[in-house]
Amino acid sequence: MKPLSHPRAEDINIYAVLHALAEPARMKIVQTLAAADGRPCGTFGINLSKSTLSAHFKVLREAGVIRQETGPGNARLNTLRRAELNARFPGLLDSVLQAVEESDPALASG
Amino acid sequence: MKPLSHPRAEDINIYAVLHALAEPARMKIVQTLAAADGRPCGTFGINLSKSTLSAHFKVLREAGVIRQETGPGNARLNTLRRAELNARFPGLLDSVLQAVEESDPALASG
DNA sequence: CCAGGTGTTCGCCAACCAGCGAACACTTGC
DNA sequence: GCAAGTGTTCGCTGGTTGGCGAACACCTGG
Repeated sequence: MKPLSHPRAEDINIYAVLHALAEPARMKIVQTLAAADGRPCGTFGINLSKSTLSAHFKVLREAGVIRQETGPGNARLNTLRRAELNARFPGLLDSVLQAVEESDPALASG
Repeated sequence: MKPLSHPRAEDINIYAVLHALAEPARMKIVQTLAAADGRPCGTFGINLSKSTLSAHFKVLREAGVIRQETGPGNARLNTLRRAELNARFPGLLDSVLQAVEESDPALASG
């Protein structure tokens, strides 16, 4: 499987990141990764079609929020670009993740 | 002038806030208010039509990011809902504002 | 009362976005 | 080689968004 392209850490744009996070499905992806990195795309328990899911992963990847590497078999290994995000936007990811649990507990528990 | 309605602090939604902030003109408004509260809408140095500006203020207001009160004369006094945002989403606003200066310095200096 | 200044609202338009299914690509395993 | 499994891409659709100008509402000052 072709490796996908990712923005460099220093090219990560705040508007792209905020836009990527301003959507419940994508937020759930991020939140799930924050709890357990390295999952393939299909393991997020989101009730959307494959194509829609793939599009959401693409938005997150192109915003620089997640990294998608070719994993074993045909899976994509998704990881949060935690350190890079923290270096560029200190505290942002953590405060957003904390905010989600405050504002959208259903998502947090589901 | 009619007073405008604002969401209660506890009803502020993280997705609405992130969406509101994921736009350079609106971000500039927030950033300007962070530096100096209480300005009328026309004093933000944004090169957009009045109607577009008004729409952006509406998005920010309905998201709970800013408060718009009827000021002296016909002006709206815009203020950041800093304390309320901080209470609900601790650290979020500050990290976003800091992130903007990192990611969009042109906006910061303009 | 009328003019000037500030914002809001209303159409309108082009662009974007989230959703889907179908088809394709790629790897593993039989 | 072929089926199964996982993601991606493409085309399409409906809804939302951001932009504008024009018209209106409202207050202040002549």
